[in-house]
Amino acid sequence: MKIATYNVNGVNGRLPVLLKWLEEEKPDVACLQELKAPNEKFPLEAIEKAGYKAVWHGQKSWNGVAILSREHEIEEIGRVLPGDPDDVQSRYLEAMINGVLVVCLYLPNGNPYPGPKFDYKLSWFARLEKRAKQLLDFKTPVVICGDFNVMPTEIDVYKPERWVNDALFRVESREAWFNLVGQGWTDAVRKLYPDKVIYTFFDYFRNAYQRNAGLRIDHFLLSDELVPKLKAAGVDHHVRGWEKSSDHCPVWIELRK
DNA sequence: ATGTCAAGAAAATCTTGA
Repeated sequence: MKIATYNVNGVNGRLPVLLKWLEEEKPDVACLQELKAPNEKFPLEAIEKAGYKAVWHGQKSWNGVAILSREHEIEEIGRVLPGDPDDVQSRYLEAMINGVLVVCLYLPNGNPYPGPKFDYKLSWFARLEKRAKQLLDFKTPVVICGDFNVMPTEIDVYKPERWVNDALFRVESREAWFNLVGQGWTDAVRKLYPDKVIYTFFDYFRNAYQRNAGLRIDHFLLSDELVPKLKAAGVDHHVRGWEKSSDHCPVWIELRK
């Protein structure tokens, strides 16, 4: 089973790019972030025509997440990250697909640091830790993937010294990441490529893609049941070079049956 | 501080978030 995550940066504005990528790579499951569209403007018809079933949780202008499945049925498990009834941002979706609990998330960016947005990021991370612990206790195969808006280590940043006070690389954000992973999760891409420079995001500014000035912020976390099944992982780097592309690349893993 | 995008409000540019 091939599972992908892709921050599409506007599901309608960049729909041709999404459809071209789905047609080319045909992932079994695709987790999308930053739909930037309310529920009623989700392009279901085009996605069904591309061969996918979908569950989604949209929001006007910002955020929004979706999970697509080609072959298997999708059973939605939840669309809210527990822990804050006042949080109305659409950033979290859980679905059961082919016996795997798939979590699609769009973690808050958190800039500027310091400030209320950074505080929101950390509190969101704390809520995620709680939910992730529950998921581990289910003893079922779980994949948590999406745009975590965190570069875990220096190898994940083209110029680490420039990013020390950015919310994506602040020590608090990285600590939160490692606390989460420390529960017993495996960073799938790093498991297969411990030392390789791998980027999943390139800013629109200053020709970041052409200069390979990237970040690794889109991740897959696997529960123990799935680690022995991890067959391959990669980044569809070339998609970032397409016209009207998102600033993120699709990232994927392949699991043995 | 800068740079590039898209969506939304509003009425052709400006604001916002990333």
